[in-house]
This record gives sequence, C-alpha cells and structure tokens, in this order.
Amino acid sequence: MIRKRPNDRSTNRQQRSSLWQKCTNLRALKQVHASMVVNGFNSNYSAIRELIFCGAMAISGTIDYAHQVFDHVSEPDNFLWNTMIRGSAQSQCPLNAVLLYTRMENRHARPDDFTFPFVLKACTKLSWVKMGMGIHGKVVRFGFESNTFVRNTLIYFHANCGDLRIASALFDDSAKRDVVPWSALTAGYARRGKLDVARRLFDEMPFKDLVSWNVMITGYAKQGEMESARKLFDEVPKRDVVTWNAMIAGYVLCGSNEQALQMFEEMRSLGEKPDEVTMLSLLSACADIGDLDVGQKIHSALLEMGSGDMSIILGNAVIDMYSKCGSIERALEVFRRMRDKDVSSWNSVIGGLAFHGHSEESVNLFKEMRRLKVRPNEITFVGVLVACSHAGKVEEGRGYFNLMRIVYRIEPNIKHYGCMVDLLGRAGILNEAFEFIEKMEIAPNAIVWRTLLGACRVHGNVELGRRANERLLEMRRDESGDFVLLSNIYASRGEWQGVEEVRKLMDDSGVKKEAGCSLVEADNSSLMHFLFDSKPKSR
DNA sequence: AGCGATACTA
Repeated sequence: MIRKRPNDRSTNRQQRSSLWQKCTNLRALKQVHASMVVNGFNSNYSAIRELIFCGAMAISGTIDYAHQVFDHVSEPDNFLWNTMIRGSAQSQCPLNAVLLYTRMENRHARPDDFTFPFVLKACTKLSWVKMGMGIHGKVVRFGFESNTFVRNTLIYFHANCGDLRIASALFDDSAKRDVVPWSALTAGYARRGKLDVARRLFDEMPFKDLVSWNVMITGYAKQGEMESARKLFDEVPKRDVVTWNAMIAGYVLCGSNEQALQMFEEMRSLGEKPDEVTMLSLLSACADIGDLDVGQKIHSALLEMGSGDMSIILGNAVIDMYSKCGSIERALEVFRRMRDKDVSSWNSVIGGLAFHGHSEESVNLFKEMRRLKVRPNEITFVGVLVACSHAGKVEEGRGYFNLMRIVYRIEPNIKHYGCMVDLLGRAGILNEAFEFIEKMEIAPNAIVWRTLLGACRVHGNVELGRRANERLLEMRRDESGDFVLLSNIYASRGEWQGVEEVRKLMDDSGVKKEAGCSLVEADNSSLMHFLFDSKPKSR
C-alpha cells in the first residue's frame, strides 16, 4: 500500500495525506497500521502521529484503537497528548480525557493552552463539576486564564454545569465579549431552564451569527417550547443543517414525531442536506412510534446519501429502529452487513432477538461475540438473561449471571436481578427467587417484586405471593426512595413517559391484601418494558 | 510548529 518514492518528497507527503484521507473506517485504519509495521514506518514518529490523529479525531468510533497505539508511545509530545485528550473528550467515554490529563501530569508533561479546552469539554460532558473546578484551578496555576480559548471554554463549562454566577463573572470580566462567550453563556442559561435570561442575552447581543441563533432555537427546543423555537426558526436570516436538526430533535424530544418527519421533508424540499445527526433523530422517532415504513424510507435515504460505510453509531440506530419496529430480520441483516461493530451493535441484536422470543439465536450471537473477543457489557447480559428466561434455561442463565460477575467483573444491576427473578420465577423455582431478592446487594424495586408476584400467581403459590405482596406494599408505605429515584432517573433523561409509568406503578398499589396477586398481570410486559425501553447506549 | 472556543446525536 505504501510505496517508497525516495526521490520525490512532496509526492510522498501528498500521497501520505491522501492515504490518510482514504482512511474512513476502522478496518482501513488497521490496514494502514499493518502496512506501516511491514514497511518499517512503525518507528516513524510522524506516521504514528498521523495514525493516532486519524484514530482519535478523523474517524468516529476508533478512539479505543488510538488508545492502544498511544499506549505504546514512550514519550508522547503535547500534540499527541492533546489529540488523545481531545478525541476522548468527544468520544462516548469522556472520562478517559480526564484520566489522560491526570496521566499527563503524573508524567510531568506540561499541559498547554490547547490542553485545557479539551479537558474542560470532557468535564462539561460528564457534568463533573468538582473536577471542572479543579481544572479551573490548574488553568490559573499554569497561567492560562486570560487565553481567549481557555477562557471561553471555562465560561462554557461553568454556564453548562457549574456555577452560572462564575460564568457570568468570567464573561463580564472578559476584555473581548464577542459572539463566542456570549453564545456560550446564553446556551448555559437556556440549558438550565432560564429561558428568559437566555433570551435577554440573545436580544442584547450586539452581533448575532448563525450559532447564536441556533443556540436560542436549541434552547427553546430542549425545553419543549416548540412554538417559540418555530417563531425564531421562521425569523432566522440564514439556516444551516444544525438549525434544522435542532428543530427536528426538538419535535422528537416532545413526542411530535410526525412534525419531525414533516420538518425533514421540508428540509429536503428546500435543498438542505441532512446529515448524520438528522438521521439519528429521525431513526429514533421511527423507533419510538414503531413506524416501520418511514423507518425503512430513512434507511434507504441513508444508503443513497452515504458515499462510504455508515458510521457505527448510525448503523446501531438503524438496527435499533428495525428491532423496535418489530422487524428483527432486517435488524439482523443490517447487523451482518456492518463491517465495524461495537458492543452496542451486538447488544441491539442480542437484546432484540431475546425480546422477540428468538432465544436460541440470541444466545448463539452472544457466543459468537465472545468468540470474536468483543467484550460484553452490562446491557449485553440483560439480553442474554432474557433469552435464557424465555427459553426456560435456568442453568444456562445462572451460568451467564456468574460469568458476568466473575469473569467480566460486572456488578449486577437491578435489571439483571429482574431477569434472574423472572428466570427462576417462570421455572417455578419460587423459593430461590424469593431468596435471590432478599440477598440482592442493591434495593429491589417494585418491578422485581411484581415479577415474583406474577410468577407466584402463575404457579399458584399463594403463601409466597402474599409475602411478596407485603414487600410491595411496604415499599409503598414508607414511600420508598425507589420510586422517587426511578422517576428522577427517567425525568433527568427526559423520558416523561417513563415518569408516567412510575407514577402509574405508584398509584396502583399493585394488589389488594387478601386477594393475593389477583391484580397482577400474568405476563411480564412491564418487566420487559423496564428492561428494554431505554435508549441504547454504547460505552 | 502542527491541534483550539459557542449550536444539532448519544
């Protein structure tokens, strides 16, 4: 792949940069790396640097690979550190950016004015206020507080998750109050729900650019104020794909999926090109309303658009859409065609198959995944355990539960316990299911007890059912934090439907005392809802 | 030296 042309340096350089440009996915990246090793470029620092830059920045979803390569560099310079921190900050796991920064300090590499904006961005994404404050301290200590970029990112951090007063003070003290810090502050106020302050800032801006408008539109859209958003959208002097995306995402967020799709049509008819973000919103809308037809159309639009391969995240969204729209076959087809996969891709199909009752295939895929050395995560095991539960494979399920804990060192969460109770309960091993709940290391929630209750009913075990019922009522009696907690989790993620669900759970105290479990549904649909109805996450 | 700040996804 790489041919040496010792007499022509400029061609060589050009050729290399075009080579890196052709690197658009993990496979290509690995190929280039391999040929670097073969051709002896592996000790060439500038080649390594480009490789890492490519993995960390140019291609999405390849940051892990960049990490692997980076770990072998004995003395990375600031450019490499910064590139890795930057790439990690914008990845799924921004925590790595902070870890890298710590490593950097421990190795006595001196952070520079490029380093801090990236670390601060990671802190913002993580909403890690304490760490962000600490980094702010470092900024001061290293003397970068007056650097425009660093300062603007500090404003961005404090405005979005820290102290709005600090953000305002930093902004007021700025020598240059141009659009960037102004918009950052505005976005912060909007995100904190202070739309009136945000709007005032927006109106007072001496100069507005496209981003300022997008900030305000997004602010309204995220708070569900779609009328106000729409008003600004109609006023805006110029639109770009982000403007459209903000509107579409806003409609999806408040459940107006039809509006979102309509917006998409309008966008296309006006000649604005949708991008990955657009498609992700739309796919999630389709998955939400279970609209297979439109989902399919989005998928084919995607195939027409894409010059190369779909990104992993987009592929996962397509799989998820098909899976949630009930077409597990198509989900599998897309999965099989996908060249680069990550855990989420596997999770979607393993979970989808399990949910649709294809237990055997689900477990087989899990085995295949392990064979290919893809590390399963906690979500994977929810799928696998559901598959075992469906198929009544008690021993296998127990085995996987232990595999998760012992081999992969994943602490079981409430969903895993729910699966196990369902597994044991369905098989009629009720006493053990009961003991299982009692021995849980985390507090059981109502869904777990209701699952057991349902099993007791199916198997006609009145005595245990009564005890489970008591626990359920107890939980309600002391207004256990569980409901509040669960409902908070839902609310913080904007899943209002989930909140309603919890409210409903709280309302119907489940069961009447003497009636045993007569009011409990026989099927476990609420458990399945609990297990699968959250958005897929990769990590 | 080369990388950098605000908006849309998760």
